[in-house]
Amino acid sequence: MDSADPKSPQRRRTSGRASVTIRDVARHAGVSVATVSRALRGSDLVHPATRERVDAAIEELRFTPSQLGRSLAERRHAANGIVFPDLSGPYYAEVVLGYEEVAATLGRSVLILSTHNRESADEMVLDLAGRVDGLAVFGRTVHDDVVAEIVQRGVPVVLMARTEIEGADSVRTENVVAAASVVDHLVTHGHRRITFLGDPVDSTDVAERWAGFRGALAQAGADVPEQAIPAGFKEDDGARVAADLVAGGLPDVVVCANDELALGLTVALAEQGIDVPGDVAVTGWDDVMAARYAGLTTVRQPMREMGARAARLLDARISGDRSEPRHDVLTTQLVVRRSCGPHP
Amino acid sequence: MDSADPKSPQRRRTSGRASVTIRDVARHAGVSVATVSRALRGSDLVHPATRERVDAAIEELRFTPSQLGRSLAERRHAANGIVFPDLSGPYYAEVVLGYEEVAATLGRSVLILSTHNRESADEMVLDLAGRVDGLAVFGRTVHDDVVAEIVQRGVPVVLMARTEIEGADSVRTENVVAAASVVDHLVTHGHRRITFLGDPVDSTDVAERWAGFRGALAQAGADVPEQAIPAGFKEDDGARVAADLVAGGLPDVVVCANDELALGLTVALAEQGIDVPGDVAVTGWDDVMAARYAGLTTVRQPMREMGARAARLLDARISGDRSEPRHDVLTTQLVVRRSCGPHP
DNA sequence: CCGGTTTATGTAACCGGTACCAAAGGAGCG
DNA sequence: CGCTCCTTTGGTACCGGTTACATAAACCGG
Repeated sequence: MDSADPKSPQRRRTSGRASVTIRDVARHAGVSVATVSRALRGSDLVHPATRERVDAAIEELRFTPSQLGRSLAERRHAANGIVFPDLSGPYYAEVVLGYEEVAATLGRSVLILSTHNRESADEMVLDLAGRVDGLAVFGRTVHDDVVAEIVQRGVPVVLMARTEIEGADSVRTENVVAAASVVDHLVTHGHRRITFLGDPVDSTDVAERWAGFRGALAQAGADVPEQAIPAGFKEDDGARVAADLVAGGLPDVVVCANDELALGLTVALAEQGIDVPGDVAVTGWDDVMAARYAGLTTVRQPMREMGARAARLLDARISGDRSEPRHDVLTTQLVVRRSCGPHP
Repeated sequence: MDSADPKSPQRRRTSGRASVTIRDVARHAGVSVATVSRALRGSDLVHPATRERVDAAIEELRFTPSQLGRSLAERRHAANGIVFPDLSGPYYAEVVLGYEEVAATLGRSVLILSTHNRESADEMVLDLAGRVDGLAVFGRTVHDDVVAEIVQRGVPVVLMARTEIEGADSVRTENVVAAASVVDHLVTHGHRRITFLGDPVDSTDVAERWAGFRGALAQAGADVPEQAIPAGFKEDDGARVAADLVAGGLPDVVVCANDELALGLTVALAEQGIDVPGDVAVTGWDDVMAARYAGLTTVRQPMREMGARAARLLDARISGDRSEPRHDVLTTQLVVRRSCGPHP
């Protein structure tokens, strides 16, 4: 009778993987798909005896509900995205860690995207935005209009270490005050000629640090340099400027936009016979692990907390608990080590 | 006439986000959904003029195809997963980086999961497996039977730094030869009493390093310790054993299972007035960034390459280019710095 | 024993795409 | 001019779940 029934669906045999569906389970347990679905979701509208039969069928057929089908029906992805310029370096891993941990606790998967410097970055981010319920974007990885586009699509966005954008949340760290505390510390210890290494155009963070740096120098009555020494974010970038720095006459201190720059610079200086902090002091920013071992004076940032905060901000927006954008600022902390010279 | 039609779908107004669908576009362009779909996918079966109308409609309605609908229909996620015990530490970030980079190039998103030590880890991994086309699992994050279950479901799996499992690919680094080269170097420089810090039970990598370590010592005719000094993978774990080590009489060298252990130990020893390498030599494993600045002798592992390799192995399995499991072993390299003592 | 609830289950219409198959229209050819 | 053949297009049945609504069964007090 089964094979005679013309309505019997001609079991399209998908080559390879069998994939058992909720309908298979329903048939096997002698109930309807609705009941199976209810049993799956733990609804209390299912008779215990029925539930048992369903569970047995699920077990027997080794059924696993398709996340895709579920997401489509529920109209939610149960996933968040996070976008970075580049995952390398000790900095970002911590942020991702904090983000992932919170997101996982909230029952959301995490999709990660590193844009490197691909020109297709915008496209990739837009694609990612279509796969998630919310998106965290770090720094200047994507153009403002792309972010705006995503926001307009209705996907909650939180920006990390980046200037605010209409409609998006943001989390960043305190930079101006931190820069001032670095400068104050240096000035107090008698340093006067202080330069800044890093490109303010590259990132909001660096721009703020540079601004804070200048402000504090002015306040302290020290020389305020006209401009920063432009550089990227890697050890190589720091190493590259060492020669110029020596040639141009060493300042008392080089305040670097991040630890990797500072570390790369220090090593390159050492290779030229310049001692840190003997001949020139150096400070960094971030307090990555290597900074501890290199004895680098730096500014500690709560990177993990930044990721965690971003995840929580997103969650609130996604679940509709909040509709007004929020902008959080995390405090930072000066960590003094030997690279800025001996304490009088 | 439109409102009179009883079949007119009562435009279920989903509260909030509007979400325009392919049917809206079709109606707006005066074509069928099939045509829109074809236009979207760049099929050459669409008349240029028609395509133009469709494109205009897409533009006007700001339509973005739903990844969910698409994935469901295509029966693929266009996403890969990667599972870690813990993302912290400088080690994993590099692996993820390599993995993400390749996956992105292959047009797949990356879902990341850190199990920490949650008891729900197995469940979380199984859930993740349902959201991806392939899964990379690092170390002993999940039980063997969970991995087997995922493999059996038909999801390609590649294991990183972990013993092989039936049906899954694997990538790992050379440990035995590397351990031998560490030992040889130490013995050549006159060290005899060499101990091993790290718990072989914790990870396949450590087990192999410990085995290679013992084998090489035996080969060299040096003392072969009965057992390793158990420890985790963090700086704290290294620091914790410092006191015992001093109390028990210092060996010539402590070979550590990873850099963080070695670095933590070194600092803790210094606090007790013990100099490295003056009083005791120390070596690590991984060659993380901090190791360079701390002058730690260690074994460099191609972590980024491991991630990249894993992504490529998965891709081959997913796209059906290969059905037989493959097991790759990456070579490592001894990096000698000052922590293992002066070179005669 | 009966009408009114309450509980348990089934039916079918979604979610938003893809792709198979049929059909319409036009071109080329005998 | 009629008849293939090819190019475009439309209709619709999927993919695998969820859930509103209808219905049937069980329960309950009067």
